[in-house]
Amino acid sequence: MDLSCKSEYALLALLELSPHYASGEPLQIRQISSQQNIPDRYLEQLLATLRRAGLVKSQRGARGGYLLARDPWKISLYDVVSCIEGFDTQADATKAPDTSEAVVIQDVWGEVRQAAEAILQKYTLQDLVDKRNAKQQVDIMYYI
Amino acid sequence: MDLSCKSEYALLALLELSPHYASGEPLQIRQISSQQNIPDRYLEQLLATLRRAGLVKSQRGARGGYLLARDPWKISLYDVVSCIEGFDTQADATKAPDTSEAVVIQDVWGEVRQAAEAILQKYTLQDLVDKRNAKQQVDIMYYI
DNA sequence: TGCAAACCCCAGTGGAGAACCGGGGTATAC
DNA sequence: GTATACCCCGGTTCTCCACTGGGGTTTGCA
Repeated sequence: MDLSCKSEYALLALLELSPHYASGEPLQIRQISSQQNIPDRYLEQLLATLRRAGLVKSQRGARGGYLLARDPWKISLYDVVSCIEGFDTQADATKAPDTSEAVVIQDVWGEVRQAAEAILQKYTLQDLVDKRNAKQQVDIMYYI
Repeated sequence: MDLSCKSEYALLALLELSPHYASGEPLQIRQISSQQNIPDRYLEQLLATLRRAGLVKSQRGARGGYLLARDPWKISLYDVVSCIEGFDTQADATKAPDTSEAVVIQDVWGEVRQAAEAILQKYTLQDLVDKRNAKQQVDIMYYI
């Protein structure tokens, strides 16, 4: 029932990378971590996971960094969360799955899971960037 | 993103109690735990939580036990899960909630949470009992 | 009245995972 | 060739879950 802090960090990092996709200029871990104040050594691990999942690409050496592997509107939140949380393997380790009552409950659990996944699948990174921009627009109007 | 084993145990226990609500005869922990093979000392704690939440009533002393506090169709799965999981207090301890990106992500998290709660709210204990009976009916038909 | 059957409360344990931190290695631009 | 980045591996602390145990108290019944 909880979407962990881990997934949030990963999404924040990818949102940071999204505007830089067009230019092709990589962003360093330190820039992302200081911008969103995420512990940098921790962020490094998350980016490694995202890289292995094929969501970002890395460039080593001086003036290296990370950049999105594909367009921000081709990456859904489900792509991100599932690879970070690692719940694609149907690893539901429930203890008493043999009674008929347990099966009925598992069905409901599955329904909840599916609903959550559907929501995560309908949003892309670009959607979140747009939403953020819209919110900031509102803030400016209030400011004026 | 996970509905814990704890909630499943609690639901199993309440499903066990549901058919006995009409007669008013209490059911002992040992009976429930052996039926659904749940560790009995653990189940005891869960039933205590359910009692404090007003979902079950207990009867102490010899020939005591537990029984539902109200009709099985007046108890939703949300009632059960929320009191066991304790997520009514909006205790979302997220670390970086200040940037505008973080707010947008929190919105999505909230949307997922709401969807999950909606599903849990639409099912009652009685619904699950009926579903289980329907499944067993199918099993019998296959058997014949 | 005694006693056993049940619930009641509180406390601790083992394991798993989350959120970090650190040490060294390796590739690359300048 | 050197500084700057990523890369890999391991350890640490903390929290929570699932579970266990040791006492109590209440109650039905012989």
